[in-house]
Amino acid sequence: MSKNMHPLDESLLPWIGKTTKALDHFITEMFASCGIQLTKAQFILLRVLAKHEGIKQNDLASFASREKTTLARLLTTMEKKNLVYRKGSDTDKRTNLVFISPQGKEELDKAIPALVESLQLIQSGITKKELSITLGVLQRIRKNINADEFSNPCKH
Amino acid sequence: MSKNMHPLDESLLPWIGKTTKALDHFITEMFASCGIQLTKAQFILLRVLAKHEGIKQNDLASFASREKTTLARLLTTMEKKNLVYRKGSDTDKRTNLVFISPQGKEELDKAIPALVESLQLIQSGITKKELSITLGVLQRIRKNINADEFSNPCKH
DNA sequence: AATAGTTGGTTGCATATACAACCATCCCCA
DNA sequence: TGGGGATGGTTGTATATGCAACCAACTATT
Repeated sequence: MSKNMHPLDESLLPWIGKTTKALDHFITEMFASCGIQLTKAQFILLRVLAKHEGIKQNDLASFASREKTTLARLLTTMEKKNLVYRKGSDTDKRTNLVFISPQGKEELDKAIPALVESLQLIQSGITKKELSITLGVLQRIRKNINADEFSNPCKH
Repeated sequence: MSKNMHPLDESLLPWIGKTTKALDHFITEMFASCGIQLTKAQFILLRVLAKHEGIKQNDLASFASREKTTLARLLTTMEKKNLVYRKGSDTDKRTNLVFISPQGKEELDKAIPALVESLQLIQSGITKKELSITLGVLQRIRKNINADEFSNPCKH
């Protein structure tokens, strides 16, 4: 290893992205082949929503780690597909409360076990120890990034 | 750990995605604050292109792990920014050969050291052993996925 | 040489994402 | 009570991405 390799190619950077992309693709395909009409983003949102029925859009955005504009448009798409619905709050005319629809629950109830089962394949041949180390590394990276958000490698 | 946690939340799935997103955001911000006019996708493409000048679009797409349509539009954007240019092949009227422009090289030459330096921050507190294990896990996941691309957890 | 199949690339459509700017409403405080 | 700031959401614009369908050009096979 490390013979004439560029430091960037030896780092985790390229591989994290590639793995994410591969996983996204895999999940999308798997859902489709199971007749589950969800994208990955929609699945994530439904999971959050199932635990927080009647949540405000902006809070939902926080829980799902998405910008409010992204979330607003995602909700619009999902509303058209009858996965969720918005309901104006009685006490605050600005606020939309968001609910998962029966059909959304149905898709979610199909998607979760399918994904759990896929975990067997995805993580096969990897020990618990390795998984745990990897998880730690990923979380450490996020912590490093968020801690020093304003560091700047360019000396102007 | 693992007290009443859903298997999905204990798996790597959510964290890989979150880390990728955090890294994307970090890199974009870092580039911007360094006056580097590149997105992450454009940076990746420039790196490939710097090693394969005059490559065909479709081959470039392969190297960069992107669909040819994605690549075509990415190139158009980058051409407008004078980062790359296309040149019709003499021997095959269908083919575009793609080249990095002087300005593209310039941006790349700023971006690479900036990113290398950021690696210090990103990977700080993580041992070589941990990095190596994580890399192995990520690559194993990709292998698992690609190997069994047609497996289907739904028994119809 | 004609046809059929392959390869190279673009366009139409759709999703996901985010920043900036905006409007509407609410809330607090002077 | 009224004005200024905070909060909730949408719209405009942009990037990145991929599938399906398409056209154009090359190649191989008969």
